Amino acid sequence: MSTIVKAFELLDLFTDARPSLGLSDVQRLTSRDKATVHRHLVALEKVGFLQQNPETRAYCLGPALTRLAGMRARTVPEVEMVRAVIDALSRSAGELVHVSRLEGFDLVDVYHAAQLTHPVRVSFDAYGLPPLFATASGKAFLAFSPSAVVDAALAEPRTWVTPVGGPDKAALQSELKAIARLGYAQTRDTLHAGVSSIAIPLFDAAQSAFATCSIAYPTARGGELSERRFARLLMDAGVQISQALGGDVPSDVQAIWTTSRERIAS
Amino acid sequence: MSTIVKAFELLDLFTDARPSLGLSDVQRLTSRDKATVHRHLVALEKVGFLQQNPETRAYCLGPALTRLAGMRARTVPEVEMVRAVIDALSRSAGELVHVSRLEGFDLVDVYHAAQLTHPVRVSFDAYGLPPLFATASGKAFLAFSPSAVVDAALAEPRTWVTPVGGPDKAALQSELKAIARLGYAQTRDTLHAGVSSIAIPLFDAAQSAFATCSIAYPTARGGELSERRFARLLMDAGVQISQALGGDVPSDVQAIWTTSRERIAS
DNA sequence: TCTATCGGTTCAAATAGTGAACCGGTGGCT
DNA sequence: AGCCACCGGTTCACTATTTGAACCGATAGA
Repeated sequence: MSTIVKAFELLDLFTDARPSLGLSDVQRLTSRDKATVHRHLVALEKVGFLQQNPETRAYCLGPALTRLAGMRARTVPEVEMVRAVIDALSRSAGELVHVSRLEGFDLVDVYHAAQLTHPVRVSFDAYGLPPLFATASGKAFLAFSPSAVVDAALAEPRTWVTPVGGPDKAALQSELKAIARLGYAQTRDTLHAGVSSIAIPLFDAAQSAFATCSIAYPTARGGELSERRFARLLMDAGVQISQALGGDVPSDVQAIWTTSRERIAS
Repeated sequence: MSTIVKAFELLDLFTDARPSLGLSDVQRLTSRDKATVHRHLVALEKVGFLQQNPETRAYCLGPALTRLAGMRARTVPEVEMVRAVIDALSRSAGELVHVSRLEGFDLVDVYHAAQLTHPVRVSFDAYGLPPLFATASGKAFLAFSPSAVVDAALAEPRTWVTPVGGPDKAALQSELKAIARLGYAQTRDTLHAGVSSIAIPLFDAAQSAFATCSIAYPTARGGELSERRFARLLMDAGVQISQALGGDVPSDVQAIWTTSRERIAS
């Protein structure tokens, strides 16, 4: 294994549970030689990935990470930020995966990836954005937004011109509550016959929902088992995608996802 | 030189000017062997510090940076974030250096470092916070804040109970304008006889002033030359300190600092 | 077709990484 | 005091990783 990988593995040891570590701590956690660990720690400090408290001699994550993350946020377009992780997700799901971001009252496509593991697949039409309440993504977004946002979306005239006729407000709100409990939203044949979709919200640095990630698939290929799998894949990747975009998932949503995944697994 | 440092240097090549680089680009910029560069790039991608666009094969800064920077922001206390850079600043200035953050209408101490290179030095009294208009830090903060904030600070009754008597609003505002042009604020013997101070604002991720950094020194040790040097040291470190705290300096302020430093140098 | 450049790979040679043993310092226990 | 365990950090012979000249296939322009 390259020394670069070995050194950077040390950075992953610094977590919420243990934000600062001494030489011996790192040595124990990695079960590598102390001299090696020390040289790596010193090198990482030299480049600013770690910093050492001169009194306690403990190390913690350093300023270069913040600096480079800022550079990335400024220079790397959103589409690049999510490409790798969405491609991987699409590959494991074998279906079309979308990342969309809210602009006004529309969820517009940021990036989408289709892995052609199936001959029949859902194709993506970039035009004619549907209203928020008509899609799994829109529902996932609203279910994890403050009520003021939901009210504003409900007040939008477009809410009420869905292709499936006029929904009623009470039904929508109870559906959103169910989604908030479940951790993800789901539609079957609602917008296009034969097309189903499962979606989760994505969160920005202020831990507000600002985008969504969804898997779209032919309803014929759905079924209990596939849908469980898709929901699970999404909730597995939710934190990673949010973080790749510079955000973070609120701990209560993380907890919902964890329990929801366990329920699915059993 | 350790391979860790060599690999890290690659990350610093990705700037606003060139956010994504191909293998050959990196090879040219580093004038290292192509095979070496390639292995480093692959290793950095493996750990998520870089990511490669599968189409163009160009590399850009990766998601692990964002993830780890978030971890740092959550787990490392502010005092740790600035400790290293402020200690260094205090060492080169040979004087007391403060970092303070705005809480309500007070600038409260986040961290301060005194390097005892002089037998006589300014000591820091943590109690009895002075009003914003009475300190170099306060003026530096206000000079780079939106006018609404300045108005609110002016409306505060405490503004008018300075130890040096009642200032007048017009004078204060013209002084703030001068500070905004100069890039830093300065006081001589205003709060305590024999104590002078020079200060700059620090900016958060939204590029708003939210804190300050100041050098305090005995007026006797001031003089044209020392004060120029202190101002220069502060403006040199301003970007670094803001970034260490997770923020960034607006480009217009960076431009002011650059020209101000050049003027001082000449 | 020829040439230059791209990203990426190979393998012997050389350099950098490794780890057991060793320091000096500190804090707790008898 | 004296002892012991653990701390962060260093040394140096040994060895495995890194290195780079040469090479590959693909692509693009002359």
